[in-house]
Amino acid sequence: MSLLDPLVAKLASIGSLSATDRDLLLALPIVSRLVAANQPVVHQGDKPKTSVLIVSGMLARYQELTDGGRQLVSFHLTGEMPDLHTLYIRTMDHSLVALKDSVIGHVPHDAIHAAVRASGSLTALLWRSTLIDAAIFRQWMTNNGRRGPVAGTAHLLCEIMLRSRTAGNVDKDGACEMPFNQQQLADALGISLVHANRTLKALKERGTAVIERGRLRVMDWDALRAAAGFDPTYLHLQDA
Amino acid sequence: MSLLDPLVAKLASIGSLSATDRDLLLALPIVSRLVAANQPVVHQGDKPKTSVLIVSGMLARYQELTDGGRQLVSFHLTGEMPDLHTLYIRTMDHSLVALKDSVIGHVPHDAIHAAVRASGSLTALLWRSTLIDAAIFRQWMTNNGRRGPVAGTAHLLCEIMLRSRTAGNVDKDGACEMPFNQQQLADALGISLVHANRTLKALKERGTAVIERGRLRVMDWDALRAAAGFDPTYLHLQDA
DNA sequence: CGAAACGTTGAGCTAGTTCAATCCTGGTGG
DNA sequence: CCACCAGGATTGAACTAGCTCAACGTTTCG
Repeated sequence: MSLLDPLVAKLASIGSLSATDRDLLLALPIVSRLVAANQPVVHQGDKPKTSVLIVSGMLARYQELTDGGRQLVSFHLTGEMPDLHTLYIRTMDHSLVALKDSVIGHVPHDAIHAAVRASGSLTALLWRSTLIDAAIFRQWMTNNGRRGPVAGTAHLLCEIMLRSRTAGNVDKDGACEMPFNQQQLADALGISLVHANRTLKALKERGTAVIERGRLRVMDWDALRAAAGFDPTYLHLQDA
Repeated sequence: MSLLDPLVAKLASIGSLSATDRDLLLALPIVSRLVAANQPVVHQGDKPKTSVLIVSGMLARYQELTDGGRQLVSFHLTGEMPDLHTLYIRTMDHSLVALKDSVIGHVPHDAIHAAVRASGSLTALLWRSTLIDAAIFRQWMTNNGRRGPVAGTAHLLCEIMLRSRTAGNVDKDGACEMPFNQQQLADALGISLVHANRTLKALKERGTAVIERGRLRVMDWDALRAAAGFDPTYLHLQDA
């Protein structure tokens, strides 16, 4: 039992993790703390000397605009490191916030750098994880752009469900956690709060998917997938 | 004189490149070819065994939607490697196209892997370049989302100008290449062709910036920057 | 119970879309 | 050199998706 187990599991899910690399990971120093829902973790402009590991819970990243608007750019599940990129990019161009009560761990850059120096295969795996992040950004760009609000919403729901599934976070009645409020959902899709609400309502009424009490339940996966034009290739879960 | 010189220059512009690493780069095998404007280079679904280096010219990446719509997700200048990520992510989730007549080189993954194994500092620099790519994606997401069409367009123009400047591609009257047609610009911003046209017109009439004959000329940088809410931090040109 | 945060709904309005015509430019063949 | 053509740029006009504003309902939790 280590705080780092979720990281090991996450990396194993996107590629093959050797025993040596696993041990390197488990030897990383880590300091954990609790973060309450809606509390900031790292701020736009910061130059952190550690990277955050989500031990449990869910975080999101967002950019703050000059006019006060917000753009969510990603969400992150247990085992992920939302600001791994600060290893090679000093200053944060966005902020990190907890979507629900979470336990996070801080891992010093120095230690990660040492691990990376020690193992080429571990480097490859961590690099790969940042590349998958980028692939997700591209899809979100399309969610905000050409895909349009309805398909974009459906696409986001597909992604949440699939990523939760591979993280083993889907319960028996096919629901997974989704602690976004509708404002945050709107900020992730670049639409208004009211429109987000109406889009969700439409999906519910068509018997496709519902969000209730912070959980997403997909009632008709094929319909949701079709509405989204969802192709899971971009999550690159298989092709390591 | 090597086909790889632009790559050396590009990497030197985002971090410090040791003599050893430079020599590793210059020793990479590369096969070049000409690509005419609007010709495809790599296709969504491909599993390339090489990565593309832009020796000269300009390329763009885009996703094709089921309804025929397109989303541009990035553009790339001389010296960049638009599909470096295929090193660790097998299948392309988007396509690569030439925006103008270009010379590209194919560099085998094997050779890059070997170079990466040989030098930790080179690994860091290449990794960093993909992380900067991701930072740009985040901004484009915002361009397509919360920033809105006007500010989004201005932001894109700022980025093009600044990236061209650091690549040394700005001529004396302050103009740089921008071989997008208006449809492509619209596809990059998730707006209609007509609206893209009108937004450009407005920027021109306000004396901010013009695009003429495939070149972008910024007449009032401060005004453009203000309209965009542009903060160049995300390009991470200084903080290596 | 009461307060606060979040979700839902209606109504009017506007930014941005679609459709369709026209103009401009560079390139080609005669 | 000029007529012609194709791709791109520009414009107008009608339409509508999505926004804003504002009210009201619901859940959660101290």
